[in-house]
Amino acid sequence: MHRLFPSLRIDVNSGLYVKDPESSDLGKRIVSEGILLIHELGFESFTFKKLGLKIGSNESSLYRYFENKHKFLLYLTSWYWGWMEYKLVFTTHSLPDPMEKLSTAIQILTATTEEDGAFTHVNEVVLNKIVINEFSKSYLTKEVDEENRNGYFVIYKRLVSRISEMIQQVNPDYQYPGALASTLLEGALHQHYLKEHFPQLTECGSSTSPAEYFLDLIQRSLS
Amino acid sequence: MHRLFPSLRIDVNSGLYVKDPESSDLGKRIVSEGILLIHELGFESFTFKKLGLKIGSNESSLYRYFENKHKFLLYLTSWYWGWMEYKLVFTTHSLPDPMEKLSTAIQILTATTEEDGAFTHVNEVVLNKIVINEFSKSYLTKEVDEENRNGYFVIYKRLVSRISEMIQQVNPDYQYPGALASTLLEGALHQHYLKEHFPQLTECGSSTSPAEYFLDLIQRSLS
DNA sequence: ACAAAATGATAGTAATACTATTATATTTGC
DNA sequence: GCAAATATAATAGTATTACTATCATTTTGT
Repeated sequence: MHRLFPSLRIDVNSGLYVKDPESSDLGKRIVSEGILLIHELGFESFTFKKLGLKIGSNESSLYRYFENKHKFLLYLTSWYWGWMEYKLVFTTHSLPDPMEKLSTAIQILTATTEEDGAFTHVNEVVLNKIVINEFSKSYLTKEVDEENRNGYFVIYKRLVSRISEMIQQVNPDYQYPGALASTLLEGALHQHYLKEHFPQLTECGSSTSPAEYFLDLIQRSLS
Repeated sequence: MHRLFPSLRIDVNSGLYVKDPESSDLGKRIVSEGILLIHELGFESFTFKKLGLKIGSNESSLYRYFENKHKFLLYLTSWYWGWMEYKLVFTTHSLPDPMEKLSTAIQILTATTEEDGAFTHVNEVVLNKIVINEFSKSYLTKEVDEENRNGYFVIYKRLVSRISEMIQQVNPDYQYPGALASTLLEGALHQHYLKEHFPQLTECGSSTSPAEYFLDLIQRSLS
C-alpha cells in the first residue's frame, strides 16, 4: 500500500503536539521508539525520562514535542485512526455494492494488523497492540469533554460516522446505525484483548477471528 | 430489593484487600467515601492521602485495608459485578422462557442504576458511574494475566458465562455466545459513556436507551 | 562565518505512592 | 475493672514522577 502515496501524511490535530514530530529526526524517533516503549512497559509505567534514555536524548527535549504522556498517547491513537481511515476509504471507495462495502470495512477495522511499512518510522503492528491496550485510557478521563471540544477525537468520530453511513446504505430502516458502528469499533478492540487475556470469554481465537464474529453480527442485524 | 436478604454479603476475592473493609466502621467509610471521591476526581487524580483527608483518617490507616488504589478499584468493581450477578440471578431465576430470561438479563445489565440501598454504605448509583468510567482501567494493565490467575476477575467472568449460557438456551445454533455476551457487557458500559460524552456517536440518549438497542441487537442476532 | 534554532545538561519543585516507626486510642477477654 | 491485644493516628522518610527553568552546546540555514 505504501507505494501508492509515498508522501502521504496523516493530519493529526496540531493541539496534540507542541512541535510537529514529523518535522525532525528526533521527533520521528520519539514516535517510533515511544510506540515500542509503551508496548513494552504499558502506558502507566511509561515515562518521558525512560524514553529519553532509550533514544539517547534528554527528557527536556521530549517535552518540546509533547506536553505530557497523555497527549502523546492521544497523538499516537489519533494517528492510528487516521491511518485506518485512510485504508478504509481507499479500499472501499470504488465498491458499488453497499453490503460489500460494509463487509470490507468491517474486515479492515477488525483484522489484526499485518506489516504495512507505509510510514517507515511507525511500526503499525505494535501501534495496533497499543491501541488495543491503551486507547480507552485516552478518553476515559475527567478532561474528555474539553479535549473533545478541542478536536482531539475528530478522526475517531469521523471514522464512526463513516461506518454509520455505510450501515445506513445497507439498511436505511435500521434504527441504531451509530450505536452499531461504535459497538463495532470498540468491540473489535475488546475482542482482540479478550482473545489474548480472557480466552474463555469469547469464541474469537486461533480458529475464529473477530472479523468473522462481527461480519456475522452485522449481517444478522441488518437483514 | 434489600428487604429480602438483609444479611447478604458480596463475596469479593480476599486477595483484593489486606483487611476486610466490611469488618469495621473505618473500612466501610473507606469504601463509601472512596466511591464518592473517585467519582469526583477521576481515578487518576484519586489518592489515598486525599481520601484520608476526606474521611478524617490517616493515610497509613488506609494502607491497612488496601495495598494500593489499583486493588481498591478492583475491589469496588468486583463488588459491583457481584451485586449485578445477584440481581440477575434473583430476577431471572424463576423465568421459564429462555428469551424472556435473556431479555430480562439484558435489561438489568444495561439499565442505568437507580437507587437501591441494599447495602447502606455503598452508593450503587455512583458506583455504576465509576464502573462506566474506570472499569476498563482495572484490566488494561501489564499485570492482567497474573491478576486473572489470582482470581481477581472471577465474578465478572462468571457473569459473562451466565449470559453466554442464556444466549445458548435461546439459540443453541448460534456460534458466538461468548463473544456476544462479552460484547453486551462491555458495550453497555461504552454506550452509557458515549451518550454522556460523545452523543453524536450513538442513538442512545434521552429517548432511546442502551437497553433498547441491545435488546434489538440480540433479538436480531438470535432469530 | 554568523545568527538562529534545536538539543543537551543540570538543577529544582511539588506531588505521588508508598514504608517504617512510634504513639495513642479502643476493644476484648478474663 | 484492668491488662493485653488490636486498631488507628502521627510523623518522618524514600524513590519516583511529572514536570519547569536556566544555561550551555551543537546544528542549521544563508
